[in-house]
Order: sequence, then structure tokens, then C-alpha cells
Amino acid sequence: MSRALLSVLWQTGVMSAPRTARERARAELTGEIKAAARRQLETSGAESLSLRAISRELGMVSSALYRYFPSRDELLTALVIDAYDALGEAAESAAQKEYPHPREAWVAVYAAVRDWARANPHEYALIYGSPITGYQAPQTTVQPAARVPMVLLNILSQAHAEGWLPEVEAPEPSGRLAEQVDTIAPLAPGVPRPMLLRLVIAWTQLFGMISFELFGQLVGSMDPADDFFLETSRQMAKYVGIS
Amino acid sequence: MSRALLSVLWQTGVMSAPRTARERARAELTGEIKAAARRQLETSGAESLSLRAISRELGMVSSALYRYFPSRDELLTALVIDAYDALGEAAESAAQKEYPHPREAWVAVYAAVRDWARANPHEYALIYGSPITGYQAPQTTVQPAARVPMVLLNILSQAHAEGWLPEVEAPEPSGRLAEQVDTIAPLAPGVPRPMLLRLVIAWTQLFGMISFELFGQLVGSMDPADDFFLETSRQMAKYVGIS
DNA sequence: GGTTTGCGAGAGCAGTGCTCTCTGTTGTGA
DNA sequence: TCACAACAGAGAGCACTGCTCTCGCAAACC
Repeated sequence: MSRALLSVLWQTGVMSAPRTARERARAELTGEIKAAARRQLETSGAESLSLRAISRELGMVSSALYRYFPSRDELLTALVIDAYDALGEAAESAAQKEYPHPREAWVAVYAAVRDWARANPHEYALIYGSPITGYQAPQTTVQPAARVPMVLLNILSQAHAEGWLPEVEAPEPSGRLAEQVDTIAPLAPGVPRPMLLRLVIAWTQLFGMISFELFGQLVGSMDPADDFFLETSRQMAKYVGIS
Repeated sequence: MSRALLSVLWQTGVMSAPRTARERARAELTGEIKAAARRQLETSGAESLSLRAISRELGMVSSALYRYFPSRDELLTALVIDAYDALGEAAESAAQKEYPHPREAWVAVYAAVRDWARANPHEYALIYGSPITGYQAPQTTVQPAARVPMVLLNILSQAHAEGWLPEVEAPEPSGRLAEQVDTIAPLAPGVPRPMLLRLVIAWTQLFGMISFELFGQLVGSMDPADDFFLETSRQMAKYVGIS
């Protein structure tokens, strides 16, 4: 197996436990670079993330960083994936607990997503703010980005299986919209299409609400947003049929 | 009246029609700078907006730009305000038309906001994406930012006045949330508090949905988003009580 | 043990925001 | 009318950025 392939397999997380000392050092340094970048992200923002500052912090020369990340954008991509994974992790672990009612699971996931966003506002902005200029999010980010909506889908699907989804009158999607809803239908077997559509609506609402809170759009109306957020999460649970 | 004050009054739009030739030239150049900046914004993004590139385009030296905008952030602030105003303008003019039913006004405003966002994605990202690093949006942006929600409030309030708001069962906000809802209540006289709360929810949903579409978050599910957007705008109209 | 591969250092390029100083012009109050 | 103040642009310069290239050295492999 070639060195390059090994490196790819390891970087993508397919393989773990680097074998040679060099690979071990590389893994460690890659992690340290990302950690320093994340630390820098906390104080400044994404667009003022400086490779030179990172290299200074790690006591190396800036050009050496390019052995680990071919460009600033690649480093940002790595941070993006890590952020999606951290957020997905938070949502999943909130959903894994036991709840007497799916509504509470739903509300808990909402709260977990918000808490993570408030604790890591710059990382949140990195993934849900404006896309970084001239940089197309690679396909690698799609799967980790889907973790939060997957958690919501699972709650809904499980609620349906347990008979928590009563009949709610909601318009049946038609035409192309029905097709689009059908592409996600296999992920939540049994859930009626109107409720799947509403789940997408709720999903966009969730992140719109968090973005508004973090980006200061709620100042003057719903800030601080704790009560607003809690009440909204309950209403949205009902909106998608959980009651 | 001092020169500096005059300049402020003019820049903020309180005064129009500059009097002296110098002021006329200044007004024109300020506009040209913003126009060039906007042009540059279209191709690149906010964070790669370069004062030097603008000055090159206008055939002047970069330091001369600082006679008009004390810093890059100030220029961005001016662009932010212009963007809010352009978007507010679009929403307001959509709402001013005559509609047989407030639902259609609501849907039309949704569409106008989305159309503007899709036509000016970088300006949209400037105001609804991640905030620019180390730069706090000044108070001047608050009022223009409120134009879109004001349009929605007006539709709701007018719908109530015309008797289009039937009794819908929705939870009454309590505690601090009720207080917060009450701060916006005078802007939409007569509208029940539960519906005001839902309007805020719909507002956050609208921009969450548009951001998701523009920032590529809907790829793989609801992209292209035309049908999804239309259906959602209808459901949200109903959600806030318009039916 | 020789050869390939990976790694860090250093210099350098083209670009950035911003400041300071200088010269010329425009507007204004005495 | 005329001196003085305010303003405008040019140019040099500072400290910084991402990124490239070359050069030695050390680790890994055959």
C-alpha cells in the first residue's frame, strides 16, 4: 500500500493508529495545528485566521504548515468537518437519552444544538454562516452536515413507530416537492409525507433561529432568547406532529 | 453648522442635495466607491473586498479612499445599510400591491425577499451571514434591518383589522416571553400575542430557509427550492393565523 | 547501505489595511 | 479681497498576509 494512500486513509478516518514514528508525529502535529486554529478562531473569526499566527504559536515556520495542509482553505475545510461532527455528536448524545415522550427528546435536541452553537459561536458561523469566499464546500462535508437532521428524522420516525403521531391535518405535497420529500422518506420509514415536509421546515427554522440569536438579529425583540427558544422548540415539535 | 456635522447629516441621508461643488464631488465619489465595492462583492465575497482594488478601479491611490471611509469596516457598514434598505424596499413594494387575500400578500413578500436574496447573494450574506470579524454592527443598521419584519407585522395587523384572523388555538406566551412579545405588540395593534410570537417564529424560519438555500445546505434534499419555498410560505401564513 | 520520501528553515513574491507627510485646491470668515 | 483653515489626492512606508521555491537534514524503505 502506497504511502500516499495510507495518508489519505488515515486522514479520512478510515484507518487509525499510525504505525511509524513519522506518521505518529504527523498525526499529532496535524491535531495541534487544528487545535491552534480552533483556538485562534475563538478570539478572531474565520476570515482572519492566519496560518502565520498558527505557525508562530507552534514555534515553526509558516511554510512548514503547508506540509500538513495544502492551503488555508483546506485547513478551514478540516475545521468545518470537525465542527459538523462536534455538533452532530452533541445532538446525537442528547437524543440517546431516555425520554418519557418524544416531544422531550425533540426539545432536548434543539437545546443541545443551541448550546453547542452558543459555546462555539465561531465554529457555528464557520458552518452555518456565509460560505467562505471562492471555496466550495467539498463533498466530504455533506455526510457530517446531515447528522443533525438525521437525529430529528429518527425522533420523528421513532415517534411514529411508537404511535405518538396522531393524524394531523397538513397539506400533502405534490409535484416536484413530493418527489423531493420522497428522497428523504426512506430515512424515516412510515412517517407521512406532510410531516416530513414539516420536518424540513422545522429544521430550517431551528438554524434560522440560532443564527439570528448568535448574529445579533434578535436584539431588540427576543433577546435573551432562552424562553423564545424553548417555546419555539415545543411548538415545532407539535408542528411536525409530535403531540 | 460645522462642516463635519454637515457631512454626517448628509451621509446619514438626513440631508440631501449637497451645496458646494466640493460636496457634490464628494457625494459622487462616495457613491462610486460604494458602487465599485458592490461590483467587487458580486464576484468575490465580503472578506476579500479590497480597498486597493477599488481604488485601482477608480483610478486613484488607495490612501485617498480613507478620505471617504475611515476604514474598510466603515465601508462595509455602509454596504450593509444599503443592503438592508434594498431588501426592505423590495419587501415593501411587494406588500404595497393590492391582494384579494392577506395570504397572497404574505406569500408575495416571502417571494420578494427570496428573489432579492438570490439576485444579490453576496449582499445577502453580508447582512444575514456570519458577522464580519471584530466588527460590531452599529446602531445605524438596526432600523433598516427591521423593515422586513415590519412588513410582515403590517400584513398581520391589517389582516386582523379586516377580520381575516380567525381564532386559532395557540399557546399564550407567559413570563419573560410575554414581556418580549409585548414590546413588539404596539407595532401590530390588535393581533393576539400567540400570533405575534408565531410571527417571530415565521420570521426566523424565512431567513433560515433562504440562508440554507443560498449557502448550499439544501443540496441533496430540497434543491431546487422553488416548490419548497412556495409551500412553506403558504404554511407559514396559516401558521401565523392568516387563513 | 544507498535511495527515496518527508520535513522544517529561510528567502522571497505579490498582495493587503492603514498611517504619515507632503503638495495643491477649494471654501470661508474677517 | 485675501489670509487662513479645511479638504483632497499622491506617494512612501510599515507590518502583515497566503503561498512558492529551494535547500539541507533525517527518517523510512528496498
